[in-house]
Amino acid sequence: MAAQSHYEELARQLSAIGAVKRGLARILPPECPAGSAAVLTLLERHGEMRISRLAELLAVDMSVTSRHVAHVAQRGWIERSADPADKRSRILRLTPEGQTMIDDLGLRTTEMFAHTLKDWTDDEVGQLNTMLARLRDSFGDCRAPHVRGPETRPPTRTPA
Amino acid sequence: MAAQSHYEELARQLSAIGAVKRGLARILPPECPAGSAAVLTLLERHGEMRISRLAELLAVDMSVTSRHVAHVAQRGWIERSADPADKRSRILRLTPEGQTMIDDLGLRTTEMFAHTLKDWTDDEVGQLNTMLARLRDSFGDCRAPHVRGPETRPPTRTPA
DNA sequence: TATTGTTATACTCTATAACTATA
DNA sequence: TATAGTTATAGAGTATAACAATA
Repeated sequence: MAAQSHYEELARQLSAIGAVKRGLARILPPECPAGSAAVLTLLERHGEMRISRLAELLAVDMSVTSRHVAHVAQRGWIERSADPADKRSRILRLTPEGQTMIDDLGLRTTEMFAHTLKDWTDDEVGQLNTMLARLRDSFGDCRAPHVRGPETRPPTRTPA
Repeated sequence: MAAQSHYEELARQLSAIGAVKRGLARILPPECPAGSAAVLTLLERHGEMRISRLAELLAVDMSVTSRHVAHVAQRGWIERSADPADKRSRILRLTPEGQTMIDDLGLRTTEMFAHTLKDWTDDEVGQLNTMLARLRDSFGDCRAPHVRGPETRPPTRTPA
């Protein structure tokens, strides 16, 4: 349990971190905005999967994921093949063109970070990654549908 | 200088941290979305200031800041008084109603984090804050060319 | 001429709800 | 009935550019 001032500071930091994200988005190819890049990156890391699984990894709604997927599929970066186990689903898989785009993204990202984070050690970047992953995990427990046990969810309702 | 894999992992983490920000935004009052909350919080922390200064602290364009400010001013949370030193500018200042809203925001934020981050120590949250501040600072050097002018902007670091 | 701030416009990302096809 | 996915719609956040007032 941390002090209130640390919580409020964290809220501020998260609010302001958007500037870093936008800085990163600015170096992407115009054809491949951040949402598309995230789809490609996750498919490379985790291998072929369904939309629902991808939505889970992206931590956004499936409807949003569906649009991102349609965008990258239109450009030939992924292919959607039938899922023999469930005709409602399709399996998403990277194409060679998609892999080429990913390689390009990796080059741009690395160049950007190598310039802006040149005074960070390898270990420091690793620590930040670890903490961010833990932060996401802690929050995931709050939003995730594994509602086990009694209803403990706080009343976040607000009158429209 | 860190390894490329750490850079790509950081890009992924930043992409996914949006889910945490949205979780935080969900608990805000409908009248006070994230942009408004950021304006109020910065005015409380740094005291009265002009739009241009606020835009710098928010790390967004002045046009965006102008809209956020108009929103909070309409609701009476801040007041805009003439700047005697420059008639083009106005000085932004919190009102008592604005302070009341800030107090409410603080309560909601603390309750949220106390629930989701209950297994984080005070020190761990502080470390994350420090790293995020440093990350923003490293990126700020990239986008905002060192304007070490007469206004000597204090380091983006937080005054503890 | 340059700067401060405002407004109009457009784009990205997101969630909710309605819909279809299948389980 | 329930689930996987798509699409329509709405809303927040942002940037660029054109503009007004002042420096």
